[in-house]
Amino acid sequence: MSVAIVWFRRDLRLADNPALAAAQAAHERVLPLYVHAPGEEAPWAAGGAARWWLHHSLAALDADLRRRGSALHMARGPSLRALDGLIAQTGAEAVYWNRLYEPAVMARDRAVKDALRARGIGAHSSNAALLFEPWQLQSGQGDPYRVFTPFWRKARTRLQLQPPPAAPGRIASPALSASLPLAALGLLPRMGWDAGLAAAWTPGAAGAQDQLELFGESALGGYPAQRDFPDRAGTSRLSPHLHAGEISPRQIAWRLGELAQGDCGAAAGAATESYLRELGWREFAHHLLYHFPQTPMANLHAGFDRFPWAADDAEVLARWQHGRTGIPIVDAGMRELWHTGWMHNRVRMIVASFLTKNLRQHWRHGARWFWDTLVDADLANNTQGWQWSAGSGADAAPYFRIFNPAIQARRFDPAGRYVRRWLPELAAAPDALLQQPWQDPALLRRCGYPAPVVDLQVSRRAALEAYQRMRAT
DNA sequence: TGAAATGTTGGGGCG
DNA sequence: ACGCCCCAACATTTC
Repeated sequence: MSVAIVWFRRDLRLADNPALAAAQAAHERVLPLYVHAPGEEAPWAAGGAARWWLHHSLAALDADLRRRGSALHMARGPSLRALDGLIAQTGAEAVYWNRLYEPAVMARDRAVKDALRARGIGAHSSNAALLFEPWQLQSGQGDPYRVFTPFWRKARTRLQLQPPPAAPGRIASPALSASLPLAALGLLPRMGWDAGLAAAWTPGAAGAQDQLELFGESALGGYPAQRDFPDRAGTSRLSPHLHAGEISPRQIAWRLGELAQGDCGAAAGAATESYLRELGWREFAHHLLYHFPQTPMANLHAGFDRFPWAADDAEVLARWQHGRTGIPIVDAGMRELWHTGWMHNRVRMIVASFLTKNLRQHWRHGARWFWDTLVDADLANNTQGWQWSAGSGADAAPYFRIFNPAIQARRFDPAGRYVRRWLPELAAAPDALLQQPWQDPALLRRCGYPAPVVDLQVSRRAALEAYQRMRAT
């Protein structure tokens, strides 16, 4: 009986899983395996919120496998040692996995592939995570793209969707000694700070499909108009499911295409196109991380190496992290992040602009905090998002585009519902003062809400001066 | 996927 | 009736 190992990593689904399908096509039995090896991803091992997600996603995958007569075998790293041990136990002839694109993980995978092949074991990797491989699209000159619009134009013309394969009905697996229990991986927080996460999310492939259907039915049509308003259910909220690979971009794009076709209206097509474009940003982020692997730590634009950041200020950073800056829309976003492991994208841009421009703290501090607190923390997306906001990245917002949080809040949270939801101490503040409560010091005292950590006008001017200094040197 | 400063226009009040 | 001023509304430029 020919056996193969399917090495699950961040492709925690059974449908549209090319590694699983290839293994099943070529072997009679497959062993689904997860290896916990955070050290191999250093310095970007999953943060606390993402580990919580991973725990529940692994549990869901295990349950899905058990319904099909199999189970997820869990082991501790190093990955190669775990694979070797199971190859010895099962007589597996090959290992199948789906590719990842973080620099440390790619290096690890290359080493594993070389070592397996040197031992005569098959090693096969597939693309499950992206519409296009990061090396597949290049400019006319053969360079990687640095600007989103031409990248997406090329991608869009090449995009051909086919119905994604369903999950296999039954999975035959070899008998094995007992797996490490999931709890032994130590992914759950010791202190119970995860109640808010559990209330907000259902990790796992089934939860991902439910979320996709909910989005397609209730929000997709209004997506272009509603997606910027953080108090509304106007976005897909699929990002953590995508990061864990519980759903693929191909599955999403195909399903939304079906829904748009069923609707037949031009508006439905435009809404789908608008959402596809956001998937395009995800593709672009992976393209950039692949071609510029140093960007999680270093500016993509070397000119920004001379940018005069303010001195690291632990107290100011802590106030930003914990939603005590005195700027309501910023604090609301940071508290949404802390409680739910997620923040609306419009608000991510606002808090990132505030940290990197008004507070002039290095974007790496923001990226690291997001890394630890986001359930969707993804090295490609997080890196490109922060560099875009800071102005140091590819196709970035010009540095002088400094958000005024009060204006952004009035525009995108006009009724104040988002701010009142996350800042209960300001719930009773009148509409006229809610987004700039510092205009009434008595109100601040009454609500126990802090005065702004920095003056918006003064800090804006200081940021522009710092930018001028960078350009002059 | 900005905001602020500056420029332009046109209606209305007024002498 | 006319010119002048004010200023809101909108457009353009600048950072």
